[in-house]
Amino acid sequence: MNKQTKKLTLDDIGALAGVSRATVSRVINDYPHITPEVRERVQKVIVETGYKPNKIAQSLASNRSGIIGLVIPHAVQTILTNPYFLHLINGITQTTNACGLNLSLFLFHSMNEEVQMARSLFYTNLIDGLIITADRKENPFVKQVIQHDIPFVFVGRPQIKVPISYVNVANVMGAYLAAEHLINLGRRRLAIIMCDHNTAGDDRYKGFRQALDDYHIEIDPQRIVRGDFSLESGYVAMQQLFPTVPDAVFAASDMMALGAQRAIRQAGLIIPDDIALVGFDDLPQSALAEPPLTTIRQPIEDLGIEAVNLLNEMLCQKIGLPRQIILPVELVLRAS
Amino acid sequence: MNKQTKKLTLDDIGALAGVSRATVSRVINDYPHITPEVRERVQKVIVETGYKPNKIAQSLASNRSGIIGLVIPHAVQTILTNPYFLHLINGITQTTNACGLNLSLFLFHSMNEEVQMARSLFYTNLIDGLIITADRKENPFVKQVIQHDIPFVFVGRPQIKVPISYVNVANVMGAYLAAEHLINLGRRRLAIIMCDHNTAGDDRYKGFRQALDDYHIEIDPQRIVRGDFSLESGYVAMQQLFPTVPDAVFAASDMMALGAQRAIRQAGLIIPDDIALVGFDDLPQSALAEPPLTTIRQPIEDLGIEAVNLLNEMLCQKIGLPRQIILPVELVLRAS
DNA sequence: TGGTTAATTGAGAGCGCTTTCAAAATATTG
DNA sequence: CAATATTTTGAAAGCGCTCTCAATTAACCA
Repeated sequence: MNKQTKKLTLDDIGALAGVSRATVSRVINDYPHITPEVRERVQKVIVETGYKPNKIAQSLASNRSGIIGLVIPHAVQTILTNPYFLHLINGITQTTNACGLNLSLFLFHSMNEEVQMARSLFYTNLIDGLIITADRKENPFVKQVIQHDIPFVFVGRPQIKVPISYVNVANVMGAYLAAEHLINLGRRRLAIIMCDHNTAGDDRYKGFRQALDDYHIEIDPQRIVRGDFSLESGYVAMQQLFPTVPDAVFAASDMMALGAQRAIRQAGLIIPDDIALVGFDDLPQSALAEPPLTTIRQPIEDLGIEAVNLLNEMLCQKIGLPRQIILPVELVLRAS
Repeated sequence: MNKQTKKLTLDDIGALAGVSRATVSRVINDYPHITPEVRERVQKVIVETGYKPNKIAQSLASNRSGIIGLVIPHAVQTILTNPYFLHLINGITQTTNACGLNLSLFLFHSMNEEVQMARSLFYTNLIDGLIITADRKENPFVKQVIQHDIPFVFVGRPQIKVPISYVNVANVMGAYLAAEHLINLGRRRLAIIMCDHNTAGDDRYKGFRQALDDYHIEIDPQRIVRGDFSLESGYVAMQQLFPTVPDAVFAASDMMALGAQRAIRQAGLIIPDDIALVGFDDLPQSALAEPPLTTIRQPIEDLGIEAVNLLNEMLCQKIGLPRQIILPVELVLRAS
């Protein structure tokens, strides 16, 4: 409130309120056993002086920094054009702000940096817990983190056998919905642009196949092609698909769907008349595409929210066993 | 290296190396006057034990946390689909990683949150310095931060009279280049989709006008319309422009240019034959647009890099007076 | 070789907070 | 009302590090 000439300390506040430093600490931390009259007096001084406790000192004494780290491994480069992270960060910060946590960002630009910085993450006591984006299947960071006793939550399902905590979206179900939608449209020459770099890609492929099985539809192996979630890869993948004359394509990501869309348009074909197209993600640009892209919406911000909440519970010891949270997805019908 | 059963402290290392805690601290912090033999012995122990100093304790003792904050005021919501921030963050983390700083993210979701959290930013000793994105002209955070003695650097030019440190791109020059390009193309019925919500918009408008003046070209006031940097606003703005029959449009942001592009296409006009279009930003999607968008490229990552470097210098007291860094932009010729 | 000066090291006092432990104050009971 | 149980408070010991200051040791010169 008032401009402070000098940094105030607990002792200063105590002196002003006529109590000991310990008592001030207690009212700040909402301890139960304090005379209401004393509590009030101390609080008055705190407000009047505009005192704010030194977080670093609090951290040292309590062995808890209140800082959690968001780790984005070095695959970022490929992902830099993807608003996914902005939404995730948005959800995360919303929640950290609400529960008084601080968010520190760990973005690695090389394998080397990843290894280097990991050590300082685990050992320096700066960070209470970690939210880690499970981008690739082969993520060395995954192995590192589970060997230490720092609490962590993955966003996305990592590729490991041991049970750990993560939040994820219903990828299998989403892909199932996509395929089912195409089938219900009467299409029978289904194709998929998949991606096997990450578990999300695997799960989406699985859901797609499941739907085909359930509806007793065969898929020509030629109609299964691969991309890497990028627009360019979707474009290229679609080229490979043309000779197989598909009448419906499911792309495991919106970016790939957008790439495919471009290839289809350039081939002089009409969406959805000649080829129906379904993506996965529901990025903002998908709604703006021409024609607007039918896709599977995943609640990215909720992913962030749930991740922080889960981690926070772990930090407060409220939770013992690893827990998995799967968020629902939905089919967004548009013109493709 | 080895799995630590218990957290090691400076004293432990000292005991193992047969020196005092102070000496260990000195070798960790690269102090000059230490016998090579002692330094080596201590370093050996550090490596063998895998000791990492407790950053919180270091911070408390040195009154320096090594954490800098990136503040993104609450206008973000409108900007969340904009990869600008991803690039900025990329540049920033690249540099913080390199110079051993930690990056903490402060993303506000409401005016209220902004005010609330500002206090804890300034007073809790957690953060050494701030990088602030100057999004809007009326940013209350700006006033708050300059009233405190926390070091800060703005990204983008804030709207205030007092001299402060910031990094920015040559907006005026960029817009000048854009207009000049259109003029050199032989166009004379120039129009602009501007934005007066932020200083970047102001500066770009200024550069545009400057070019018109220099080339003695009149502009019909009807051909000056406003948007808010979003695709939708560019689309709407372009509609307003059609009656004035422009043969060239400069949009103050790529997103608006993309919106305008859509409007032009839907009006059945050809880019660039009927209307030439130039944007500003060089977003990834601009290169992928159809036709690919001619635009002004701004080095967003460099903005982040320079911001961190500047702030770091301020933190190390290497710098006294506020400094401004203006990064160059370039015209990217594409098909529009 | 004794006397100076400079380089190297250790002791110890904090940094501002939390938290235990015991003392003081208050409430409860027979 | 004395004796006991219960709250409320303060003293003080850390948390793990930095950094000053003084002591020790090595280096230098006449």
